[in-house]
Amino acid sequence: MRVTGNTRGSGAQRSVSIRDVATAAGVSHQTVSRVINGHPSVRASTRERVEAAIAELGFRRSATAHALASGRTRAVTVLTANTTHYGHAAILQGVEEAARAASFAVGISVLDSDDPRVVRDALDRATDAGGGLILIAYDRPGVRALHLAPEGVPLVAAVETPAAPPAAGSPWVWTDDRTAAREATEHLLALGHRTVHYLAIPSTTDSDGGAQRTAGWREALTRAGAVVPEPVEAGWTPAGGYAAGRRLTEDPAVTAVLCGNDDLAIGMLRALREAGREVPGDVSVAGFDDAPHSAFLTPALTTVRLDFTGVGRACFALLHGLVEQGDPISPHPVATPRLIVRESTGPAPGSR
Amino acid sequence: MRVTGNTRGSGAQRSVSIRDVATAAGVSHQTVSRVINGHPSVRASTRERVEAAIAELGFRRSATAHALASGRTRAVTVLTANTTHYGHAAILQGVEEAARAASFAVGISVLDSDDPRVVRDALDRATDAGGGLILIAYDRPGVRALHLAPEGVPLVAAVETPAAPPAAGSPWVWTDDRTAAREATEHLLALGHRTVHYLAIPSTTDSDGGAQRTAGWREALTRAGAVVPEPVEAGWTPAGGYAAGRRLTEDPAVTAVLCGNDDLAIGMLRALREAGREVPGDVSVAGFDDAPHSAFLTPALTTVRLDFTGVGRACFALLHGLVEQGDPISPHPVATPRLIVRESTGPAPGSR
DNA sequence: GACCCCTGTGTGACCGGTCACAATCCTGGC
DNA sequence: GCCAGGATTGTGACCGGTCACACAGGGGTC
Repeated sequence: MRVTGNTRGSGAQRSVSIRDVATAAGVSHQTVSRVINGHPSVRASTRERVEAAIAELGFRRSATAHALASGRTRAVTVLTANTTHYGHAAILQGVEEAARAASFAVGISVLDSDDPRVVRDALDRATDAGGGLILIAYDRPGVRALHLAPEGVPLVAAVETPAAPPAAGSPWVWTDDRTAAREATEHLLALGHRTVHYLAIPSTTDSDGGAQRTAGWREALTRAGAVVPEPVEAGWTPAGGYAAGRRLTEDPAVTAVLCGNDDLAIGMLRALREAGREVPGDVSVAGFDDAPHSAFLTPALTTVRLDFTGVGRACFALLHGLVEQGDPISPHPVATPRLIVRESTGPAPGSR
Repeated sequence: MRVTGNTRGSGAQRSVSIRDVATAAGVSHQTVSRVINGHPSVRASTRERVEAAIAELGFRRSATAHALASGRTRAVTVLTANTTHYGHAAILQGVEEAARAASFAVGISVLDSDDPRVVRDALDRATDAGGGLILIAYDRPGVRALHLAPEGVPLVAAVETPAAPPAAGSPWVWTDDRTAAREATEHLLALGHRTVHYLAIPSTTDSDGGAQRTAGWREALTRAGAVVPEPVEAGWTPAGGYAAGRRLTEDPAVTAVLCGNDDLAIGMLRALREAGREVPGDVSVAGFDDAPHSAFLTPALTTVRLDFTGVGRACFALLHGLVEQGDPISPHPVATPRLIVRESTGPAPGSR
């Protein structure tokens, strides 16, 4: 790779302040402030003059000064363990979208690990940025951060379905992935599979509940009177799914596998193919997330579509309400997960 | 609930300022400022007293006030068209990593379209945030932003390989994907394919050059004396690759396809399978990016690995140099693209 | 001992906004 | 014709840092 260039010349032109605008318009700086904030009691003629001056001088209100003086920072910081996993990235996208509409800035801070020191550090940095925090707490670093988060900072979290209704005053957003996991499992059961194995993303199980995908899966199995196998923890990545999948493929009794996310499913699919087992002929595989490429895999993946951008938007909306005057925390609609049946699931081997 | 750390139960309202620390330590606010900035001429004993006060009061310097007073904002904003595409997300991850190490905050602003108004708006918002800009200019919105970017704001861009050495003063980072495209094409040619078709990501071709993947591909074909087919523009997504791929599969003469990214390749693979053509038996397919799941597809994808996080880190390093005193812009190493041959490419049908 | 320089420290202005409050203008009611 | 009260507008402090500069001591040098 190569890099070019030297310092971009020029620069440092003093930015125009409201006082510059004020003198240009022949009013006081406070009147300018009123105009840019849309205060009602400014005479129309005055407002116009000020607006003309603003346009002419190319004035832009300094976000920094505004934040310092008002104490309100029109910004949110997203704390996440990863930006490359589809779900996380899509939530981020949703937050950004909503934030943009409200002209909020969005910052991001990644949680490298769940080491308390690292997490605390990220939390501090995010807090320093001012504004509110949006925490993606699907994974261990995120959940750790949820526990370590300082009081007094507005915070909204995207979490796994809580086991119990969360304490009042916990602005959390979640899709009902417990139900979703149950439905996916029921789908497989309905196809005649004796039971469904589960390739799990790392559990965040904790006092909070968590691991609700697992719970939904277990629930479906129990209801149907099926054997509940031990879930296999596989991480987040295709490589993890592959490694864990290889172990599962050794067991000929395995005919249906639910995977904690689509990446895991890709790894699982690969492991099955290498073991010479057909999908869905010998084994059915279902995923979770409906990443954009899942429909185009071979076989196309049966998976649960989750509305990640919706979660992101909801998180922002909640936070906005929290920050922008004590709006009571109102629930925000997030699309219900939906099972998308494609090619990777089919009748159990013996059942047709 | 647990309370961790030494914070005494107090609510986190009024933040402690350097003056609070100053009175607590019996010094002037300026001395506190010196301590937190590591100024050399502070007596050791004084420094200790101040540090003790800082620790006791839990002082944290207000980033906002610091930015306002000093004019330097320890922050960068990444402008990108999308956060969910692997390459973009990975660059973002790289930037964040490097920024964190330098204790810079990172913001993100997405370019919804290449409509000049939208782009200008995003640019303005990013500029308002203070600090420098990192622009991911692989796509049309990004390139548009590159043109519209205001002078006087420190800016670094991740771009496609420029056709000509860029003008001095353009701090750009790129991987040599022209060469990479050439190598991938040569790999296919060496397998006996008469020519290689190209499923292209949207061209940014412009005064700048751009579309260097295309150029590298064309170069290899020309050198080999092969026919140069018309590139097929397919977008960025698997769906786009699939749609464009269907058209390509109609032509029985097509035996090798290079795709502008791995997502496109997934769509292409799907289109081929639906058409009943074997990969790599009938048609070879190569991608670009080496996304984490590409190795686990069926067939595993031959692709070019690009060091996106490296690009992100390099961007930040460059920007940091730009901002932090006119450090001359020093090149920053980014791993050379490397062709990873897997299962999706093989000998041309007739050639064995 | 005068002079100078360097180390350590304090003082007050300033960054570009907002906030609280005072001052002035205008209009209707009596 | 006078006054209350809302509509407009101005004044100066303040947010929490940094900056420029002044000032007190403590060696060295001559």
